[in-house]
Amino acid sequence: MNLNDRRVIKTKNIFHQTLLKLLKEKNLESISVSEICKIANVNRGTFYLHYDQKENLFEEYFMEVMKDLEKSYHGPYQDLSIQPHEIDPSSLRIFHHVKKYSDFYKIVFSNKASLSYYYLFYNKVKILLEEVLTMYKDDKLNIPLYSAYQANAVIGMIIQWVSNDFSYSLDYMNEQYAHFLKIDKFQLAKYHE
Amino acid sequence: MNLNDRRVIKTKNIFHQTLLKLLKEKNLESISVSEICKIANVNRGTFYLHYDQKENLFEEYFMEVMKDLEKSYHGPYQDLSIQPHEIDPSSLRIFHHVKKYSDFYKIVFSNKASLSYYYLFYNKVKILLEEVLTMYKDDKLNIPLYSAYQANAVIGMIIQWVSNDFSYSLDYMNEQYAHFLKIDKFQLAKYHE
DNA sequence: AATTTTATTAGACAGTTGTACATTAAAATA
DNA sequence: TATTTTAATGTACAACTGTCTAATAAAATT
Repeated sequence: MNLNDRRVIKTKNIFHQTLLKLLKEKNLESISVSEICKIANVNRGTFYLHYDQKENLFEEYFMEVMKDLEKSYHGPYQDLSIQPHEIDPSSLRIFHHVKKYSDFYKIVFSNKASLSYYYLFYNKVKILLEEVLTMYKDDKLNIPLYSAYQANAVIGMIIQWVSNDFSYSLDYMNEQYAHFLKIDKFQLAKYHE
Repeated sequence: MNLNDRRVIKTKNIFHQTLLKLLKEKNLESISVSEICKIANVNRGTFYLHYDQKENLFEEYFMEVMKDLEKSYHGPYQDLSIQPHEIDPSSLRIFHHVKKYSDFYKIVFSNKASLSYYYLFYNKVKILLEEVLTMYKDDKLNIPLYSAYQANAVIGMIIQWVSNDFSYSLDYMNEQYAHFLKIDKFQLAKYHE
């Protein structure tokens, strides 16, 4: 299968458009491959020529969004209204990206979604945070475990954010995140009293 | 549907046994309802009388495991070898429970699993941790957001633990967790230099 | 522009899903 | 124990899935 063949590009584009259109009406689970093909007006056999399941199609779009996360993480501050030194920029950029693609992340974190999507996002966040965390020269610290801890903690906040329909502002999310990092140490101290 | 009817109890038991048997051979995704019924020797219509999908059957077993988490969290220290004052007991009890049901959690955190299972576990951990976290009298602190952060951070460690096939010891997991809580504050300070 | 290559199609296949309904058998209860 | 209630069965149905084949049409190559 040659991904540069104009027929392939055309077909994949039609599938992408069709899936996004259907995802605005209902969730991925209740969309059938037959339905996608009927609306896309493409043979069902062609679908299976490109994808194993409808989930693979969604993942193709997913990777596009991950590219944006990557870009916005390493790119200039631009539309971020906060000064870099004020609050941890790592989390700010991630929160910013998630809000930008809020419709998408509602799907990713929806109850019926697959953990595979979660992991795609989680691993991306983990790698991004690892860039900062590897700066610690601490023999006792297990870096992969710590980045797993940190990445998933931020995602926990995002889950909460999604579940209340993004009612918190970007600034508030960052303010709280900074607050959490501060009190973690205090919490531990209590158990050593 | 009367859940106390001996026919119902018997049928549900057969389904539970059959599912667990099949889950040792392959993942939930590749198990069909027809297959469960064929092995259980129960009519397929009966299955749909009790469950919407095979996932509901799995969730029924899931709730049993959650009950154990609840119990081991609030129960006596018993088989926990570490002194309560040494390390944060909340995480220790959770790690202990996860290791006890390691086969089960391998399924829960497997790539193809549904986020709905993740959320069942996440919400349980969140509620358990909230008991401790509500002790903070801090107006600026968003408790639901903080417990989301804390609960998911611990689950992040568990994900890492599962992914390396539980190669870390219980003690090591707790030691690292305590360590993470300590350095979080330090990390934040760096951005304020 | 002619030829070769290959993506796409149409159609068929067995197996699964979710639902429905009348029948049967087992449990609850009077 | 006899009667009533209802869980479980057998069967059928339309729709979806995943796979395969030969035919077709569109692109790449010469």
